[in-house]
Amino acid sequence: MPKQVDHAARREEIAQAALRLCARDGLAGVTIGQVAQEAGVSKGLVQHYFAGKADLLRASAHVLRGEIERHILEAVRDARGPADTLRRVLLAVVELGVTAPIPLLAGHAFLARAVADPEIRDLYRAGGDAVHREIAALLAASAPAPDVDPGAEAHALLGLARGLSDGVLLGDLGVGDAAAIVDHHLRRILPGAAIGSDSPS
Amino acid sequence: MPKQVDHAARREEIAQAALRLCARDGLAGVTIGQVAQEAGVSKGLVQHYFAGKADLLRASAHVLRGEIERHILEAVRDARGPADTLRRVLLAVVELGVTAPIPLLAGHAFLARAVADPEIRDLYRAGGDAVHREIAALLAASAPAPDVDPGAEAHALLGLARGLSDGVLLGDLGVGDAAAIVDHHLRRILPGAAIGSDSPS
DNA sequence: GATATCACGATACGGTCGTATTGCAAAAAG
DNA sequence: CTTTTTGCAATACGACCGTATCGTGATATC
Repeated sequence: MPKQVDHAARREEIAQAALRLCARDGLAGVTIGQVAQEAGVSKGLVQHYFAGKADLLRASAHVLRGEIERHILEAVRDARGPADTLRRVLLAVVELGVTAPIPLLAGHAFLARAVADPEIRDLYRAGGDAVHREIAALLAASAPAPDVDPGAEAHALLGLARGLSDGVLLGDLGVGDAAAIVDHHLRRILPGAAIGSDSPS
Repeated sequence: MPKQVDHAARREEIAQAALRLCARDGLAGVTIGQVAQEAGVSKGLVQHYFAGKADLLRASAHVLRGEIERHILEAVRDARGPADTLRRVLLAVVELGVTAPIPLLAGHAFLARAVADPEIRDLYRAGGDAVHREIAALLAASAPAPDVDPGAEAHALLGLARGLSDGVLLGDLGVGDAAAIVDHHLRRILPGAAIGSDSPS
């Protein structure tokens, strides 16, 4: 057998380039030729690793999902308990607007496709559901106030974080402001937990 | 002078078709030819009313802004007071996911462009700021709880509504669930006001 | 009614799209 | 060293893109 390369790695590399174009020019800018140029490879190579444009976009969507998952997992790596973990997850989502605008924008680009494409839709919903379940579980484990319904509150918190991330992305509000808003809501929901700085002035 | 037509009306008509394509296929699907077909006119006519694709997209963005504004104004037409108005505004944003997915999706499509294009960015931010100021004013006029900062709370409510609208759009949660979440938060912020049904069971 | 002006359609053109096809260098297997 | 399989580049081709240009019919003015 001839020389061997890591197919999966190459595919992900190219898909990352596709996501970068996604973020810059929207889904419109994802072109075989442009992707090849962005990835620094030949147009033919992109063809070699992807059956077609649909395959490329599908793979990019999966890479995107992994990218966001990695980002969140990294944020909660050394959390100090369920309440702190919950806070870090929400802040990680909010801060996507400044620390990882590419996955955030690419996600928005794929959102439009998710309405029509069942596969993208399922992918999108599966990711959202996973975060939702995680938030609900963390919420239930964080000694919430008695009137808090973990499922509904998880939707509220995730919706809040996602909505704020757009504001942060466009500069409508700073990460500090957004973090303060998240912390404020967490303090109300989790009256017993210490949210944010250990010594809230 | 030859026959006269309402230029502004024709432009808006074509721009509406462009927004429809925006929502269906993302910003990628906005093509002079496709827009012409969607609007039921000839390709040359689109050229006649728009200097180019950039002009078309610019006009579409402005039409989109007006569309969302109209949608919200319609929702608050016969509100019964500041608290009810505030609730209707937020629910109108949330319900965009089901009652007006086209403006919502088109808005998402333009979000990516807003990062790079200053004009779209200003348009986007101006609209967001207007809604934010309105929400803050309604909040201040609705006898809020003493610990509520109208500016920050307006960001929170708007972020929450926008985040929930995406969930509603994809079917992650129903409008009823989203409305309940919004109402729940409003009841906490506005302890004295009657939120939602007149007789909360 | 002649005429200038505008709405609108049709066509043309260079460029880029996605995809198919071909050619070649490199390396493991014999 | 030969062979065979794979990685990858290059080119070709039809379709469609955005834009420019020209042609035509209708209408308000003179």
